[in-house]
Amino acid sequence: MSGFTAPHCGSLRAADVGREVELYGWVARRRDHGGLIFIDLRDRWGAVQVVFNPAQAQEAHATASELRSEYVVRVRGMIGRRPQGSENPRMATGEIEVTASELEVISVAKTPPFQIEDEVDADEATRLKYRYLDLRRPRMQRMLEMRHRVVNAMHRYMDANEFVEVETPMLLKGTPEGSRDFIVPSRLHPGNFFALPQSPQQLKQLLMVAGVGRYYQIARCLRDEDLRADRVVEITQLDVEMSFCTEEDVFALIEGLWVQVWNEVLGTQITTPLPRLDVQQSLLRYGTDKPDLRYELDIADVSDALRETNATIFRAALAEGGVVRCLAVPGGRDMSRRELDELALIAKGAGAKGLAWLPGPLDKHMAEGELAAIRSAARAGEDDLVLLVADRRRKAETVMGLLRREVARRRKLIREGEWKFTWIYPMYLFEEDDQGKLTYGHHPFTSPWPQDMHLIDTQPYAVRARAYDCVVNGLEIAGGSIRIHDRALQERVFEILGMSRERIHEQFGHLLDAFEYGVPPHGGIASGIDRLMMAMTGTDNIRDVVPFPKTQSHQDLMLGAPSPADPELLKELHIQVVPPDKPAR
RNA sequence: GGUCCCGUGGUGUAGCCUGGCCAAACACGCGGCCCUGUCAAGGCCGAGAACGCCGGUUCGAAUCCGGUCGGGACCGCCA
Repeated sequence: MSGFTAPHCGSLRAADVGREVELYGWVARRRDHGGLIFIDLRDRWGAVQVVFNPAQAQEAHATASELRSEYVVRVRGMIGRRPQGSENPRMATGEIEVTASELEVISVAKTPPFQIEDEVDADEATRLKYRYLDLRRPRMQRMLEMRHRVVNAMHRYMDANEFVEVETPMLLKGTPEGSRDFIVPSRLHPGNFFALPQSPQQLKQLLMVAGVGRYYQIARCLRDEDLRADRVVEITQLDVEMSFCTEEDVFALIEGLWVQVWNEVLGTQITTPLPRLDVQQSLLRYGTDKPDLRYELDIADVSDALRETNATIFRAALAEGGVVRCLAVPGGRDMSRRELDELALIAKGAGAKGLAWLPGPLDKHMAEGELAAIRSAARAGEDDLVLLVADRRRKAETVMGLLRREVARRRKLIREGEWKFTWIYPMYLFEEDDQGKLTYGHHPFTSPWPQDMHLIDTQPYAVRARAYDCVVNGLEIAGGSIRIHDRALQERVFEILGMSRERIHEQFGHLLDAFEYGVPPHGGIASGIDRLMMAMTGTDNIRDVVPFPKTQSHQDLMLGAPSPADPELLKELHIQVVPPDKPAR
């Protein structure tokens, strides 16, 4: 057996006619004519038709009649041009076929739980349980290869720009900041735990102090948070940090990376520099900080026009400090009550109290001037319907963002095939959490804009951050910042965030200490490769681009993880399990 | 922590709203037989689900109600 040197089933072409070959692969399909038997033999490179002719190879033909789907076989045969008129233009190998002289069944196969074809879409739980079969589908094979090509292009691009890949530890110190840590018990230090990395953030900053200058890593990061369609527990990111740089350097570097990756992997030219969008503008106009700009729908604020309105729901929301936002649905006057109710359900599902529309039941409570002002702000034409939401600003933005996306889908406004990149920049240093407490917008190491420093105590929310996200087609594919490199400023930011001296010292003492030994100004970015792959393959399900994904409830259906630990092991680790009151999910 | 959707043979769906005609239909797949140029091969025949699980309502439940388990979408959360 020498499958390594054997040609690939899917790579054979007309130029190979006349070659005697030995092929290895899976039986994708068998067509038994009683006399002639055809099989499509599949490997990662594609499939080729093999013909068994009883007149030419009786034994092979007899064996071929026993073949079933997904059997693994070795075939020896002669590559020939297909007879006139029997070429298959839909197959890359369709001009040729292999006339078998020898057939060996290497491995038989049970009937798989779903067909190994791109078109057959089994239930996702079944696909995940039999992921090794799911991955056998041509589309998934292409995904794996594309993922490889993306990462490979990244390595070459970063190397060409003199970045050094440095590995950072998996067993780190936990922090209460950011997302929930996955923790690992220390056997030698009972009661103490390592944390798995949420990102190598502090280590890459320390590498800058170490003088590495330009660092990158294809890093695995783990965050124990609830999942979404674009979120998994374990992500892979291109992690980058460089010294003596500004935002412009990071933008130029990453734009160059996109140019190379899109060109190499998709054959698409990207025009740079990429546009930039202030995060507040994005939240106002698109209701999200990761807008999909492949369609034009713009949200507008009509709070001021409605302060005196008789429509109670608007006046009440405004009186409580909320806002009223609106969105024109092109040609939306033809929407049925049922369709509007569905939109209202989406709004309510996101926490809105309700959804109003115009023309609609609220018209009679509003003045002519108010109606005109709304239509004008929404830039609504004759046939357009206007959706209105009144709520706290953050909630209204979220709800309008969801509605904007839903309207675009329903009205088919999304221009598929376009790549709408944008930088979200600038952002703001601090945000208000739901308790009204001040918290960081990006992370606590992000540098404020120097010219906004005078506001840091009096109007902290107005201080811009040297932070940026890169968004394409509604997916955040990278995010980073220029960091604080001054110990005093870093301590001050920690204090503004409400951290005690003791806690600062305990959590971040090593970083602050490092800043006393000569620290270069530095900044960086991280790009989530899973989301990048989503964008490039056009899927809205991140599990489609992850080889072995977990479910929304963090389970690996194939491995059956997580599972109870061996009691002996737990004892060694000094861990006692307290069963939950309710059975665990 | 919360809201919503889904769960019917191996797979995908129909039926469920308006309980009985449903021990359940269709397609693919699967098994057998026939067939020497097909490629979603074709023809004929056949097997296969008491409708996730538990409980309730009812003379009667796949269909209604409650709970539970599993999958998914979303809000919160995700520095």
